[in-house]
Amino acid sequence: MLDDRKLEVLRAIVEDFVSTTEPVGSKALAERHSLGVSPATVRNDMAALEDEGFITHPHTSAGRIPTDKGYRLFVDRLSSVKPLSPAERRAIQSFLEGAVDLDDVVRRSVRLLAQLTRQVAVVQYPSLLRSSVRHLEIVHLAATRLLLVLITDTGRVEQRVLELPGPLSDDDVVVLREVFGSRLHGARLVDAPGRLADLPDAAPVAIQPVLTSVMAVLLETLVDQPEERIALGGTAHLTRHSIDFPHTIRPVLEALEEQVVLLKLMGEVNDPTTVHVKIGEENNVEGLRSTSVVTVGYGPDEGAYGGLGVVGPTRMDYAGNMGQVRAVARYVGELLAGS
Amino acid sequence: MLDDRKLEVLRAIVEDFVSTTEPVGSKALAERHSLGVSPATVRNDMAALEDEGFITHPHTSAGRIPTDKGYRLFVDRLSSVKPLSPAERRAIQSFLEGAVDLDDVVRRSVRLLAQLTRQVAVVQYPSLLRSSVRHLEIVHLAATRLLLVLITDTGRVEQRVLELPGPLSDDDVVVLREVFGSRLHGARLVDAPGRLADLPDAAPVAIQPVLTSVMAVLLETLVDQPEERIALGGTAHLTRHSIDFPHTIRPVLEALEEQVVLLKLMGEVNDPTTVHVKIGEENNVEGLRSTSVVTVGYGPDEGAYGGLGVVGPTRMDYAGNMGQVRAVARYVGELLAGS
DNA sequence: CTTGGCACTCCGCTGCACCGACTGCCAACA
DNA sequence: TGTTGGCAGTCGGTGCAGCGGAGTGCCAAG
Repeated sequence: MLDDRKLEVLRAIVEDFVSTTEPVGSKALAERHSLGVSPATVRNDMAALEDEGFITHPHTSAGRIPTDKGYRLFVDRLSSVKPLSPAERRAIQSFLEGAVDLDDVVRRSVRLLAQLTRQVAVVQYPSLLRSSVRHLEIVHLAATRLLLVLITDTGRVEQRVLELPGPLSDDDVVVLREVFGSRLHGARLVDAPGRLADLPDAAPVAIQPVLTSVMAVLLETLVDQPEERIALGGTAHLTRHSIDFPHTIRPVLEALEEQVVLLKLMGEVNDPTTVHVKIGEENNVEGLRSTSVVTVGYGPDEGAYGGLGVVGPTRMDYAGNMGQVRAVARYVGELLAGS
Repeated sequence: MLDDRKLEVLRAIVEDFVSTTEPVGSKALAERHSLGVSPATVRNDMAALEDEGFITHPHTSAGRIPTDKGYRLFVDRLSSVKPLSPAERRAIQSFLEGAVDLDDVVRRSVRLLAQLTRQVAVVQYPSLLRSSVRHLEIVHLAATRLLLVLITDTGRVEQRVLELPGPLSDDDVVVLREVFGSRLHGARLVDAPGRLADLPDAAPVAIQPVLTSVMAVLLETLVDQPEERIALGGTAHLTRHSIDFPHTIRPVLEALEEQVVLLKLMGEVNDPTTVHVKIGEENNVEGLRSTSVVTVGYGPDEGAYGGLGVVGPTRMDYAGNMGQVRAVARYVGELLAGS
């Protein structure tokens, strides 16, 4: 049904359309790519590809453009992730080195990714659940007020102010600090509930109430409802070609402003080795139906700290962007593991 | 030169154009607003206003639209900040209550502001320099590695990892913590250098080297190059009316992605009482020349923690937006002062 | 100073013809 | 059976002319 030459024609159509932003016709295609056949033959192949739903044409007298299905086939079978140029590698390195803290790393990554890919860039902060406790600090702000500060190995800092039912002495706070510190230090956050389970019983009766409320706050903020954060950049790239979003980029911008949407995009990355691509209608998010999303996890081999990626028109350079996204993810992963 | 009726005509033009997005003609204007004069008279006034540069018309057969200068006059003399509706007050309150930490406050404020004004919203995090030290924690990560964590009264948390020239004992760290803690606790960050000035001499000789490097890092990150942060939201509003940005919103989006630009916008707010308005060409930033910016400080009476505001087309509802921006700033100021 | 009237300007829309790009189909050919 | 050249047909884009409408500027009268 789809012999090699037809696939070759599809590849040529995708590549030409991606680079020229114009529907590609049989003649131009036969000339530019050395297919060794005449335009007429290409036309026959095109008709077949169109029957199968891989390409379409906006109107009768226009050339062909790939459909979502066509891009899908292209990504799955006709292209391979493009390695980075030395210049790009250098750019990544010099861009990311010198970051002073996690915020800085994330901000720089977003910017870098947007610049490299010329698309909208999305970077998720390392998920709390996948991090472990580097330090837990309990500050005695006032008699009935505590400040909890948690710092993870990936550099995230979470803080909560906590109103207590009754006053507490400084000594009590020292005990609290000791108790929680010893149990949680170095622990992965997912393991926190287990580590703390027997705590209320094991502690001195005097501080049991306050200990329980501290525990409650900790578990809630860190495990039950861990705060996910995401940074976004490069939205100006959406305006590059009006052909990509003919009417307006509004729905895209609106979708990208929703934290929930971005989390959903990043939610599906679980391992840092595979690059995921969602094309057009494959996106379940209304508003991103005319975009493609390239994501990958970053972090140590076993599992990902979080995800990062780009959002752009379906007419994007998949091979290149996949390579760039993957490369940035690797650097970021190393950076965070080594700090 | 500009009698009261001419000013009234200008006001009517601004109000009509802002609400209808269409150039307004003499006839429509004389009908809609009860000026008590005929269209012909209005035409004469319009001609005068145009001579003075307050209005212009896109082409001969079109109605008039205000110039930047016209908007400026309108803002300075013809309008007053509009108080909020009860519904808006309720929205602010319910939107901001329940914020768990500073990040949450800022994120919610941006969203709220964007939603209320239907413009792009910008919120600056409380500036470090204007905050004071709530807590300084020194964590002994490894023999030659320290983690400094500073928490301000406004809820900002800054952290830095510090490599030491030589190993340090836990006891030394306790001393460090005590020394810095006692000197800085409650101090305003601008006063930090003064409070620490004699420190190297006063401390035990053994920890002097490490103390100096800690001091250096502290002063650099907190006073010399304090990190300013800014949150942005509501960019989708830029796409609302194509008349506002006829060609493309690209330069606007690009400008708004620049941290430096946003800081510049917020940089001029010093007191939390006055609402500032920059109109069109008044903006020194290339790319924002076709927008207006409404900003105000937030924070305690004496001075501002930081600034917040909105960016929109020059054709914006100045009275309303100024009121909304001011109201949000007040709530945010209270919220941060009380935490 | 205000007003009504009137000529004028110019945008935006519509219809039309034309060009060009591309397709689809068919008959011929290897 | 697959490939090729030829040719008719389709349709968008462009340029042009005509026209209706909105709005102005000016002038003379009140």
